[in-house]
Amino acid sequence: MEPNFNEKQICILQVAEKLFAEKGFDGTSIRDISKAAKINIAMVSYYFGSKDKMLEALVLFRTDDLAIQIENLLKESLSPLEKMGRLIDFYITRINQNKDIYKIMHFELSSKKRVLNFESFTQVKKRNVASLRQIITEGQDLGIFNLDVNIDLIAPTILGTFFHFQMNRPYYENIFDLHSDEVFENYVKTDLTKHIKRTINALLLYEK
Amino acid sequence: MEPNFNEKQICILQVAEKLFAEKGFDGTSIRDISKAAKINIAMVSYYFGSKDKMLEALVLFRTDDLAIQIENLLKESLSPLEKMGRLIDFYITRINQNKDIYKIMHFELSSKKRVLNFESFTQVKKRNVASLRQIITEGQDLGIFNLDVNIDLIAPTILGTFFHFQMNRPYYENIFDLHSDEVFENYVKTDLTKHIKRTINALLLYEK
DNA sequence: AAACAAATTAAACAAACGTTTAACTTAAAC
DNA sequence: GTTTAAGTTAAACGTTTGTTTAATTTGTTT
Repeated sequence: MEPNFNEKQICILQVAEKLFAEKGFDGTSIRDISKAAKINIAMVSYYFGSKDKMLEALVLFRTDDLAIQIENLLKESLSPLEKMGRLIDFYITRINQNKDIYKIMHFELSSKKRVLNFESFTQVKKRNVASLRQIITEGQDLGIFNLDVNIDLIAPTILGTFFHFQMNRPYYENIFDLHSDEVFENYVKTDLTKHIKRTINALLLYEK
Repeated sequence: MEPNFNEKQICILQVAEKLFAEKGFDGTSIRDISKAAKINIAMVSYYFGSKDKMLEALVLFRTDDLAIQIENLLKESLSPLEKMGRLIDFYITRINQNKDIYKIMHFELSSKKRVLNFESFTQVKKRNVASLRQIITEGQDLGIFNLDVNIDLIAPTILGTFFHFQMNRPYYENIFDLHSDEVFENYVKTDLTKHIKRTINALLLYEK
């Protein structure tokens, strides 16, 4: 199951990824993709077998470099609080770079249309939660972090806040006056990231 | 712009809503809908004009009762903290009941495929944020709540956490052993709601 | 009972869909 | 230079798509 794609295949996958994220898998035709990628319609079937298999190839292709190496964070000599801050930065940066495939996979995950194999994606998530758990229990053992925390629900809060912001982009563009890609991106990197960090910090540090 | 649908139209919209949420708008054909609703394929065009216009009708139909009357909450003689708890309960209950249309609208909002009019939806959100702001500033004036809070980003945290959990249902079913609709629903109402409340409370109360 | 509009139907429509074919071009191997 | 395989193409394939048609049924009004 080692994805070994050539340049042309990768080019097609990148074009498809962009279109799937913009218009959805069912909203994007092979003709749309071949037009955008400047290839013949037959090339998709030639390289991937079918449109469905191309989606599988795309998921496989992206999941491979989605594995966040937050294991390295654990080894560094930082306080648990500092580690959490770095982890959130890392999470947001990584997901911000890969938001197209995340959007596609979120749709497919909750869709009853196709059955995709998300086993490797699940494994990545479990590994990340394990690292997160290690950081938090470390902080709890030191008496710094609150004991009354549902660790498995912290990732949904971080990622959920981020994605909800992205999905409602037109609304937030409006109320925050973020009328260009650059300004919007900048708001995510500064204010939104700050809000998420503040939220997670408060959750871990606040004693009722 | 008053949506005045008869019983048959409402029945069709409800069936369409379920299918759109399950398989997406483009992944659902008029024949799928007419089969599930036990009507003739021509009835969709007859009642709504087209498939696209049916989606518009659905959005209009649902947005109308999406307006959360949290204004009433403001009047009650509760502490700001109690109001926030009630507001989160209210939010989650309401969105849990309407998660199908929310899922559809979230997809359409971030989709470049169709241009839908979300003006009334935007207005509802703005009204809700205004009420939220009133509660929080009340708490801030009383010296209870933290001043360093981005109020516009609180809703994304509440809703984002909820939706991320719903979108990744297969994953959380797995790690929390929620292998039935009832058990899953129950986890949302208890543990997930508790986590969200705890998070928002900490954010509002924690002083660094 | 006749007349009328509204509701419902099966059938047909053109357009778009994913996929396959068979011919052609390119590039490497011998 | 011939052979062979891989890459690329335009055209056609059979389905499925959203929509329209024209005929029929239903229910209400006169």
